[in-house]
Amino acid sequence: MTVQHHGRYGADAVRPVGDLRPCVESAVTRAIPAAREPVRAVPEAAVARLAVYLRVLTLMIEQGVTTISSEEFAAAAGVNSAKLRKDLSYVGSHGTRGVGYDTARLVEHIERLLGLARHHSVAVVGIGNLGHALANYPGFPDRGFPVTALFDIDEDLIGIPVGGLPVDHIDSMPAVCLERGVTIGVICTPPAAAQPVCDLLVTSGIRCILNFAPVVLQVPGDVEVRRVDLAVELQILSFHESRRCGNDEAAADPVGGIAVSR
Amino acid sequence: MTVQHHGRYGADAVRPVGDLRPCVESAVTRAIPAAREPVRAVPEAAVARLAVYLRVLTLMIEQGVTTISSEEFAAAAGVNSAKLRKDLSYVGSHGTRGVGYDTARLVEHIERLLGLARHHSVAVVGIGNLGHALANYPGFPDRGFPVTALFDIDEDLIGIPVGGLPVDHIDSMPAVCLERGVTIGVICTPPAAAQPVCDLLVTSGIRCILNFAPVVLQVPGDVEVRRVDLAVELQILSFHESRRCGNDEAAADPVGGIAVSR
DNA sequence: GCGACTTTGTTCCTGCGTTCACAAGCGGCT
DNA sequence: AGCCGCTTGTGAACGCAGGAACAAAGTCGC
Repeated sequence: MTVQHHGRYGADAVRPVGDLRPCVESAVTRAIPAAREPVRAVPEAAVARLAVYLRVLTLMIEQGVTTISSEEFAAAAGVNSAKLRKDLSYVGSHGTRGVGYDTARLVEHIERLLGLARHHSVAVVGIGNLGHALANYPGFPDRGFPVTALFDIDEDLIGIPVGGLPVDHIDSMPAVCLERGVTIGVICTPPAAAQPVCDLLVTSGIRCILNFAPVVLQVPGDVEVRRVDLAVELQILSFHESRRCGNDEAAADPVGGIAVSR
Repeated sequence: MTVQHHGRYGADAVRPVGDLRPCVESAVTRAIPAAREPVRAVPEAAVARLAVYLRVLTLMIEQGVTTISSEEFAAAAGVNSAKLRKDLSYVGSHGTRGVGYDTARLVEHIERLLGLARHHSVAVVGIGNLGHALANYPGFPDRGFPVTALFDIDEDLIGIPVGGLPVDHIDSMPAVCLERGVTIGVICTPPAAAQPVCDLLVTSGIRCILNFAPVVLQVPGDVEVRRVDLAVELQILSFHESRRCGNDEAAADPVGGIAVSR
């Protein structure tokens, strides 16, 4: 993976995300006080998968599926069925034994867990090729993330509408973000500009950042950064490819001199 | 995280034993010829980080840094120094005690491990907004991944040059991929087209796929798929945001249907 | 040349995440 | 109504990855 999660870099970045105690609550005490769900600590990895499940579910609903078993669901999502059930248990037990899960209800609960009840406005910074594409990306608004601000430093771009939205100068970022209630910033600038832009986003009050620049950003502890490095993705594929077809690194070794006949 | 890796999800694996004896295989290193160097099992997570280290290293070299300690390096890469050293040990022990690592040599060895000695040609399928951006993305060729083929199904696009490369019709994919030695396919199509396109890539002999469509692809076991779902990234950020402030999925009572406080 | 300091490489340990397997629960069938 | 089979939910075991600490090793100063 590579979309690397390191909000607070270093240290325990992978700690379970939940805030409440790791509680093993006895099944008996669960008289279902509906107001207070027993929110267990949700592992980071599970959160990522839940988002995927959500996507798969909406596709299924479109196809008219109203109920699905964990086995089928797992196959569609490409995971183990036990893992899927455990992941779903983090959002609460909403399946029906002997039957499966109600797709519509499940969507509802996952969305709630992920905090999607509230729509998050997105600002895209750096309107180059990639920024352009993201500004027009239908998957963002379709899934509850309307793009409401575009920023660039290039004077020639200011005011030009991209995807129906005019580009603003980055100097106006604090004001514009506040005004439009932006909560997520997306960085699509060249590498050198990424850190300054990041700082600017932070001072604008943004605490969630999606970074496409191949740079490790330094941010305060309360800011969450996710990095998507496209070239890194390819490099990981490259690793597997070379592993698969025996193209081993030792054979190509000019230094170590152990030329291995493979 | 979301770039989901699931070519073969790790089966039974043996603990990476000490050092020198070969044939300790884990899910990652299996399927390699024997008779080799002490290539230890490299965890998937470590591969991803190594790619990041590579990027950080090249930046440092540009700045004239020739030697670096694990401590500084770790800070720049945003990881724990012990973890970094362990990761680097997977590529072999090339540091100098009391001094640190030689940046140039390190780059060389990491590139070898990742199989970057050989350049991988990339084909982009689906020349919409995102496909356009990726075809022009400088980070691909800069890091050893030249884009050598573009495909779309839209007749109006065929022949049009994008980033200096004319678009081909997907029907010609097998021939073109073979001719140009394409090893990696990138899917930027709408969701509905992703699976058919994926099948086409596989029959064209491509075994490494980077998928930007929000769909879980079904592929044969020997094909490696990595998924980058942009909306999922935002959803994960959304989760953390809602956790941080007002974590109110409990307040938004599922049953009672109490209005969510916005 | 020798000692001391610095930094690596590794080993051990702890903890999370995944998987297995089974009991509990629900619907359908007779 | 009661039984049977199916599916969920979870307790427990296992394997893997991360973190701390230490020993080997090499360099710099004297």
